[in-house]
Amino acid sequence: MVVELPDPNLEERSRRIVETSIELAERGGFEAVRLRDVAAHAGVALGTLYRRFRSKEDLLVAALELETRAVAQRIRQRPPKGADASERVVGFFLIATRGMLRRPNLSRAMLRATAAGEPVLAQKVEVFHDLMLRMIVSALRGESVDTGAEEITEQERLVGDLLNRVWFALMMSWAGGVQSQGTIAEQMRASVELVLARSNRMTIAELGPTEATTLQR
Amino acid sequence: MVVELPDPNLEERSRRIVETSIELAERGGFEAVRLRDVAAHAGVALGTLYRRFRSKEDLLVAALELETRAVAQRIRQRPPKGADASERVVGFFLIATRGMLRRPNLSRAMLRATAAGEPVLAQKVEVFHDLMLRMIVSALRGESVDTGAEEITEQERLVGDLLNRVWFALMMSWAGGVQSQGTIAEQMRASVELVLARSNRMTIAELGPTEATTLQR
DNA sequence: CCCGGTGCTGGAACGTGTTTCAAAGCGGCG
DNA sequence: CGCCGCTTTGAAACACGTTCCAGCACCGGG
Repeated sequence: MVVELPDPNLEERSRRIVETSIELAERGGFEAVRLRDVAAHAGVALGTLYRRFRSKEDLLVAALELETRAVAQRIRQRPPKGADASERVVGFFLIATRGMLRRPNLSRAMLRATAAGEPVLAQKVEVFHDLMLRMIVSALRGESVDTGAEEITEQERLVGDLLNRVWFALMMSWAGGVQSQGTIAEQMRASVELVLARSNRMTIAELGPTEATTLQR
Repeated sequence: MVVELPDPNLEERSRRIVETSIELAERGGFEAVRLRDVAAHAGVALGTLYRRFRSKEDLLVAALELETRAVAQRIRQRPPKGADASERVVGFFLIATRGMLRRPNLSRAMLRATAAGEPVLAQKVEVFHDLMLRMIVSALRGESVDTGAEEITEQERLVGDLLNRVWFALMMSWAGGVQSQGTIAEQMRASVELVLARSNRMTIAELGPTEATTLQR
């Protein structure tokens, strides 16, 4: 056994465990992520794996977060182009969808993991949704992703959240083989245009940063 | 009609199995549905259970369909009231949400089962989504539920599907403890108003039964 | 240099979903 | 009645997620 540092080692191990899971999931989906195998391939004992991750689902949600951060990174460097918000948001979802469909087994496994329903896990899933929301909002604005997390308008949150949820549910359907890439793109485009046609008329221009109480009452 | 049973016990047994699962899930959630227990309580052997249901998830999706049909029945008898489409649809989602939250353990278990990602199962999940869509559309129209399944407009399908997905994703978040009944209601109302404010202006009046190609390009 | 604490290891053990199978019912048909 | 094809049964076996534990390695502090 190589002797290493306690703290860097910690992160290093966790990362290796998650990456191993990703590889296995990529190859054979949810069932192929056998925790004994993950531990073996990552070079740790089963107990160590369980010290860092509460369950198989926890592990795969961690993978989801990792992958999503990677996507965010790419988006930051090359944001979706488009003349108006609608085009940019549609563009973003196209990228996100392609990203998922590129490794279907992995994506299916991660999606499935989000449904475990355990509170601690759900919070981590929420991190993923937050990341998505932030990317959607910046596509809406046409800005880069980094800018202010808390400055999101009520309107932006409403529209972004809605689209985020629609997309997520579409992915869930896709995971079962119901939706194809084509129908996903179609439905996202229709949804975006439906939702933005309305808010375009009032966001920023009419409502601006004021509360969108009209829509909330 | 003459009672020509393809197998009298067949239906009877399946029903009893599903109902047992519902009881167990209601009491203790997904994990509490131990298939040996289900079989025992339903008075059948494990093998029989597996002859009818491919997996635990299959069983719970069957429960979901059963419960949804029950809701549809109640909705049919007492449809959500409201002056305009928006009010009625919001009313419908309130009912649906209350129905889920009334038995949280069961609902969580059924939701989790929908995420298994196996194609055969996903098809059955789609039946649930269809039922929901049909109820949403009839709330939109202000009609009773039964009327024509295939006569759904492109516009209706778009809006109904979108809201259906939003609600489903909200339920998924709720299952993890993230959303409360209050925030769910709030978000559904906001979503409905956002989406209907637009389509109100063009549905039926402008677009009618013609294809909504404008939104599909 | 030794000590106590902390995390890791290897491996066993447990519970439950799923599969498998021989033996036993059961309904119809010659 | 007796055979046939069907399902059901009971029970065992298997796989894998999860838990547990005893021994070990390494750390920093006396």
